[in-house]
Amino acid sequence: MRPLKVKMMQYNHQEIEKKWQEFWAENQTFKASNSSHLPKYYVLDMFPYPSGAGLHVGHPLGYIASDIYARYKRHKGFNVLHPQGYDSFGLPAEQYAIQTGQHPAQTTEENIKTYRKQLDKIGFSFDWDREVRTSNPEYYKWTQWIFIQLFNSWYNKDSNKAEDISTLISLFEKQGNANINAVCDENILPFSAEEWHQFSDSKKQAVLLQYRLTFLSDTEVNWCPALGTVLANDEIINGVSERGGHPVIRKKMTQWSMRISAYAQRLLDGLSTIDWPQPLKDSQTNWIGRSQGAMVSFKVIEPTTINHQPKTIEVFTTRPDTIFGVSFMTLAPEHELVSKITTDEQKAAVENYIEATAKRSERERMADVKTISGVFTGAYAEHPFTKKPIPIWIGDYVLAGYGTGAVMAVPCGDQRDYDFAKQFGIEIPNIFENVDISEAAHADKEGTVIANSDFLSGLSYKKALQKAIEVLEENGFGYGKVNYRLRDAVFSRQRYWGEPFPVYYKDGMPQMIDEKYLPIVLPEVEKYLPTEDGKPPLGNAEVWAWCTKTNSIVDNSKIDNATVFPLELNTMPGWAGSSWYFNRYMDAKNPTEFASKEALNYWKEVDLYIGGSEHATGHLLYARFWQKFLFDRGFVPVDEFAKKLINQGMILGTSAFVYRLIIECILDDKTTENKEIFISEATYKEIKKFNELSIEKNIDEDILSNINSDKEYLKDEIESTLIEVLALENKILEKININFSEIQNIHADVSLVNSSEELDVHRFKEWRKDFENGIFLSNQLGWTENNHSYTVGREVEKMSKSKYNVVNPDDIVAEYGADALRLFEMFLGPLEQTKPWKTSGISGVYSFLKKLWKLYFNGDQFEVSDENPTSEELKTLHKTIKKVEEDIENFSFNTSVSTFMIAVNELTALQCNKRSILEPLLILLSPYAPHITEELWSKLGHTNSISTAEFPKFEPKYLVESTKIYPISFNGKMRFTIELSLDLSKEEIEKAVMSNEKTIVQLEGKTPKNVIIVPGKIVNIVG
RNA sequence: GCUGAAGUGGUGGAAUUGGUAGACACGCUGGACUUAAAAUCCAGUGAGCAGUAAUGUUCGUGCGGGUUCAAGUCCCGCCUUCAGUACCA
Repeated sequence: MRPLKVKMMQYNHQEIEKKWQEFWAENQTFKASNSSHLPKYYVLDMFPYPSGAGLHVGHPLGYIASDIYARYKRHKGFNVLHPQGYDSFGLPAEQYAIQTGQHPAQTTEENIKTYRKQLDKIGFSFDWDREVRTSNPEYYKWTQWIFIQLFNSWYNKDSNKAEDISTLISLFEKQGNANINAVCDENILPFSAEEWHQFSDSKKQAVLLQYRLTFLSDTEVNWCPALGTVLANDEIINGVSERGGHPVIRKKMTQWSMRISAYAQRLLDGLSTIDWPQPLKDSQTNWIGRSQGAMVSFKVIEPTTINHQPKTIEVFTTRPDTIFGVSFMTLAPEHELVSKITTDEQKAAVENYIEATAKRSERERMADVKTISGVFTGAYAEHPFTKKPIPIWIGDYVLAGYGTGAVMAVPCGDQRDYDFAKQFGIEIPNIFENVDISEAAHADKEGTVIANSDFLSGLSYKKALQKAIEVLEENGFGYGKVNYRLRDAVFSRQRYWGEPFPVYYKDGMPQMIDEKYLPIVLPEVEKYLPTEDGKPPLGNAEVWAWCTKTNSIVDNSKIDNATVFPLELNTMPGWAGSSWYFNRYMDAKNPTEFASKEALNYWKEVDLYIGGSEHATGHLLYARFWQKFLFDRGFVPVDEFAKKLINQGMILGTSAFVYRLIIECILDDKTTENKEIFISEATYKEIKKFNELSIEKNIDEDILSNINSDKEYLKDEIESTLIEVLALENKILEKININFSEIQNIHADVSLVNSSEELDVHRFKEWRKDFENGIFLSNQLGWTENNHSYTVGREVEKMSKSKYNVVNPDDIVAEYGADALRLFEMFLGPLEQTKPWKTSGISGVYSFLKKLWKLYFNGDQFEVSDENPTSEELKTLHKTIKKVEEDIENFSFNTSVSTFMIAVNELTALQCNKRSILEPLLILLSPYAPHITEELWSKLGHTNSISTAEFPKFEPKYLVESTKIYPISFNGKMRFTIELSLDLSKEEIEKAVMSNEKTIVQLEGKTPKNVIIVPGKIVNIVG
């Protein structure tokens, strides 16, 4: 047996952390109660997806910050809700299932176990009793339930909120739809009350679907025929699928959508009521994209020969003041009127163009801004005021999905219209006073005066805008309108691993399954791929039909479309489950409601939400939308779910590099052999410089000859090393050839590098067998086998497996402990900032913990004294209390770690071992380093967890100073300091300073022009 | 292009209202302990110049201006990096 020489009372993080983690679990220390006389505080982390790769040190950053805050709030007397769970539906598990056949539920379960193990090691104060998983039927039952509520709701613009669909039906019954102010589909045909009564059931359903907050619609999607699925924009690269490189086309498909556009204005307005980061608010504002302008109708001029129905083109414009500058119109190629108005002569050209654009993905179309393309339809529209004919073009710079998919082109005022007009030789009338438009369009609004515009001439932008809308409305040519960029959100996915819809189809119309039969549980399938005829994976399920008699899921063979109907084959998208989970945590196990009224009214909303900024326009917008909907319908008490939000920054990896040159060696027997030489970063940079300079032309003769001599020197050094190396193999080197331009940098695993940036060459060669015969040269070009060390190069990059820079928190916890990890993650820098990880820095916080530990010991003996503290000890304690409290309130966790270090350094210097100092110090530190503080707390004789202790109270009296060390500046430059009493008046200070001999020396006999004195701060003598 | 954030020693960063720039760490250098290494402890550490030294002095917070007794901090104009977004009519 190995003799144990570990002293009993050394800081043993492994033992301590295990002990307290078990203690917290057994005693349910962090269980939150739904009824308490204490004020509530709800701290939440953004929902993690349990990926197979597990956590790296970047992931827990936000969790540590929120945990510190949660623990702090407990010390401050709050009843804290700090839950955690998993957004466990998702693509990776499904992809894995497709590859291996393993059920996604199984991989998800395994991944969650790994995640939980990793999280537990870091000592978080989560209330695990409230854990939720989106893929758990007990949970998604309520996701389905919310979907049904959305289906059964419409948006009443008069009351400005969502209402039950029954209120809409009763309006239809009384008055038809003519005067209903609702958010609904476009192109709804008007009907009267009598007509409504005469509609068939399915006709009524079809009409209602146009008003429901979740509805079926034909939406353009990116369809990949080879993969049999719809792809998201980010899964397509250069028009082909990211996976496999298959072509992607745009195709109309019937999909569930969410009428989020109904909430556009309220989502915008709500931003001013919540404390979220400005950049995040800005990107939501941007995404919602409110613009104010007018709708204008243009009549299509019909060829006289054919008796067509009159057609109009509706356009949205933010510049109705420029209406007299319109010289053409452009429709999106997908615009429904295109086929109806195109003349026979232009038909072929138009069809070709449409086909060509359909092949391009939307993303590609948007990325390619430079190419101007379009085709004339042959048709003309009539200008509402001048009655002049305006040519109608189609062009792919007009997007079908925004506004009406058509624009009135004003080339003098819009650069895209200008470019289009130039390209196709369309006239560019100038409607601005004294503005030159021969080179570019004039888009400025301020200070512009309209000209050549009939009743608008001579008006400023603002006045013209108002007047234009007025006249449009008077004549019935248009009306003022607010438009939003925000589009309704597609809610269907052709995937297996997601929430099934509680929907079956009767006569092609969707029917909701009654709430009492939820959840509709995901069926088993043989294969997780789409079916051969292109149906989503659920099309493979054999038992996936709804029996309206038994109200249960039955075998597909029983489908008769009389009592047994097919169920929906799509599943819900990833954001469904995460749009309301924060409410479920309030009452996570409730089987009869998504959360009880009592729980919802007690916890109300999240007080602090921490997560990444990548969710700015996805999750965080959808969740706000659902919350507002649930609020409208009276299911939740507040309409914003998170009061305060903080985006934590990303932690980047510090990659390590080795630099390889391949040298051709010619031996004395004329055979050649290639040797791999690894040179240091310094040499690599030099060679890079050679390479860059040699590309440059007109290079200075001197520099060139310098480079050449440097190259020769390097070559000689390498050659002499190679002679030695080859001699060991009994070979004689005659000559070497080096191609400097073929130098390569290669990632080395960061775990093979020590804190002095030296590579463990031996282990590196074991790790990369292909470099086994590589020769490593040090900075001085010496050979590493001769006791030289090899220094790696460093670069900051995203953490990723392929860059070998991933650091696993488990390894850090094993070596330094969770407390050190927590402190170090906070110590790295401001929470919101992106910052690089470098493991070597952790030794600083680790030795801090050891120093802290030592304060409580005399040798091996735990020993604190009950003596009264000195004023200096009290000063250290109280300035620490003040700073740490301020820092936590400001989420400035990095600076409080420094504060702790300063406190421990000072107390060590004072040899302080007073209980009255050391006990409160532990409470201050416990949110950051909960394990070591629990251990010392219990050694101090406490039997309760430190997490319940009251936060120490700051007493300003201990910080009162009687003197100040004044910095004395001359012309703003600090020269020396003088210690003076703080009681002195300005005059007394001036007297003391001016009579000081150092001042006299500085002044060299001159009389100062001015002496600035700020008592308690500074003295500045101006000469 | 637009929007946002940020540029401070060799490195991460600190300086909360304009008032001693570089706290606290990492790294590095030197020393103590050790057979040795690790660990630990002590001292030094922005750059330049002068001096054996104590010390003195100049420069210094991306660049150029400005306001002020005093600017990392405020104002004007640029540059660079990162992130998000992208023909939005």
